[in-house]
Amino acid sequence: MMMEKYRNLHIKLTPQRLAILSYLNGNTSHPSAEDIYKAVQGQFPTMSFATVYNTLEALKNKGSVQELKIDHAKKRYDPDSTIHHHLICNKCKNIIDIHKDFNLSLPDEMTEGFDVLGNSIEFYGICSKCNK
Amino acid sequence: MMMEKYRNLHIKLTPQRLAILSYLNGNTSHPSAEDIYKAVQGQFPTMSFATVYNTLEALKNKGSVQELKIDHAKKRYDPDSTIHHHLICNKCKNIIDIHKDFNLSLPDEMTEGFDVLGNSIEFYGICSKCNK
DNA sequence: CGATTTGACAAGAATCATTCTTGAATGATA
DNA sequence: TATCATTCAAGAATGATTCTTGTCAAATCG
Repeated sequence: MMMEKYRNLHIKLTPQRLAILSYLNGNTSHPSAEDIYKAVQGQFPTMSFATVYNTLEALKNKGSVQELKIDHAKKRYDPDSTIHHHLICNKCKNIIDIHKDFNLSLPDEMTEGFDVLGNSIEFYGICSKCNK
Repeated sequence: MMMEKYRNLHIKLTPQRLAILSYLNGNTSHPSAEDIYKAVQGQFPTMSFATVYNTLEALKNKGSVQELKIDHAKKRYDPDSTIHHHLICNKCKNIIDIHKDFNLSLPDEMTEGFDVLGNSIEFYGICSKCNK
């Protein structure tokens, strides 16, 4: 079931990588490398940070994980490869997904000859927890 | 003329800060701290990086400079405080401004109780130079 | 005027996420 | 089994940013 999906990545599936993949699968928490490292620590106490980064790099290249530039302090990763946007809490940096299609087109005279390939919208606000 | 504008910031205007302000004024190149440092080096060879960062911090607090999260490698700064968006070259990281108003509203059932305050759109593409 | 406080400065050390390097281990192939 | 490529762990290296310290100049106040 899930293995099928993983095999289609055409990367070598080691136990460490499977643990990372399984943590990421369906995960909407937009974890940082550290979050992932901690989550997999239980199963592989000897695993190093390098393995997390290497695996994320491999997944990025396959397009199955996206690197979010939302937080300057640390990179956040998103396993949802469908087109969507994000709503970020200014205080706690919590990120939720916005699955809505906005049809954003740019008039040619604004693009200075760029070949425009896509877009991403960040909504900012304060989440309900921080708003109390 | 310009001094008026600077004085309204209500921060102490030292020669170093004036040099930074004058470099930033009307600048649409979205410079990094290093770019700014290099640009002001000519006038103040003894200036340190800390002064650049301190000044940017002060300007950020006054809302007259925005920190862009577009580039993971280094922060980029934008002195244009009007509402606008960005078009970024995936290859050379060149950033141009998009002054266009998109009316983006989110249905309540998507916001999970967030108080939505604003948004920012990043368009991605390849600039004409990199496309040759 | 002096004295004192405030904030800015330069220099360099400290931090910390990320990347790189190395050598060992593993897996695939034939 | 021999070969070759890939992955792994461990820790060193990197580099942008932040922090610390002592110095200095401008502003305030008696």
